[in-house]
Amino acid sequence: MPELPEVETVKRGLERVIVGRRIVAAEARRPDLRWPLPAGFAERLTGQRIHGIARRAKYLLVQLGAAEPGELVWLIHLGMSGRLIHTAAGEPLPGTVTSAQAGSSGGWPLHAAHNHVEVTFDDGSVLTFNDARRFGVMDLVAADALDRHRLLKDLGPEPLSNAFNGPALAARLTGRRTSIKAALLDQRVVAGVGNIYACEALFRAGLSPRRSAYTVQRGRAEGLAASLKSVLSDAIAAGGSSLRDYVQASGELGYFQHAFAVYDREGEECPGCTCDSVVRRIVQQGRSTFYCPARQR
DNA sequence: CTACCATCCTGGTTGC
DNA sequence: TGCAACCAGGATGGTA
Repeated sequence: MPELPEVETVKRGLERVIVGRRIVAAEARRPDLRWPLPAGFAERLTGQRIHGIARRAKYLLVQLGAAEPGELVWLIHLGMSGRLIHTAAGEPLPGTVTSAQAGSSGGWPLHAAHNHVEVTFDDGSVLTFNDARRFGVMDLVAADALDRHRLLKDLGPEPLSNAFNGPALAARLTGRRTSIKAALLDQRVVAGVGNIYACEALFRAGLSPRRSAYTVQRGRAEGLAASLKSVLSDAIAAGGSSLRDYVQASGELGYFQHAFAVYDREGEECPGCTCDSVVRRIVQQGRSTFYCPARQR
């Protein structure tokens, strides 16, 4: 589910409440996520202090240290349906099927059966990882080996960094015969972009998702890089997009979904444009693509 | 290299 | 109403 803006929102929410805290207990109820949790996962987390949280692409990097800061990194990917929910000491998990109807905390209800990892801090607060589809990933990595981690080593540039610009994007699209939409979903081209924001950025850039990637050069690449930055920044400012089951760590909903120009708007009028066209849905690489065939060329 | 496909899961929604 | 098919925000790994 979550793309870069949602992960960034979760990161910012968690930062406020768990940095500085020490883990006093950890439990892995279901160790078989996308890959098995590392050996001794819960035991290794216990006693660690949270020194900070970083984000790389769609990965959360929780910086741990039992004594010295920055020894160990708790790597987390939310997959499609993963949620991290922080609750204060003694507070029940919001929106569980037993406690409330869906909607009070937003999105789908949380089924307690999908609470796979639970971490308790020294202030009594609890961080729960709930993931119905179990596409999520967790690992523990030595900090000095992070860059070499198999899930991180091939990632492209962060789209919001200064290193990412028109020429950098153009260079990574050179010679690629695939569609520009598929290229944007390739995490080696640019890190953290998923289906929603690929569609939205292409709309802002006025580029057809069906265009061959290698034709996006110079001015077009400049425009697309700028569009990616703007749509991701706008989404972060809105707290991300809540479709079915994404909520912030605090339980609040993001609201960028209301600002979608094309995503999930098949048949609707192309927004803010005089092209008199309607949003179309096509399938590329088995994923839905939404775009305006008149405005996007 | 590049591109396509299947795959890991569960659950909500749609359509017959 | 019941039930099956379809669809979903991701990313790897195998194959051609």
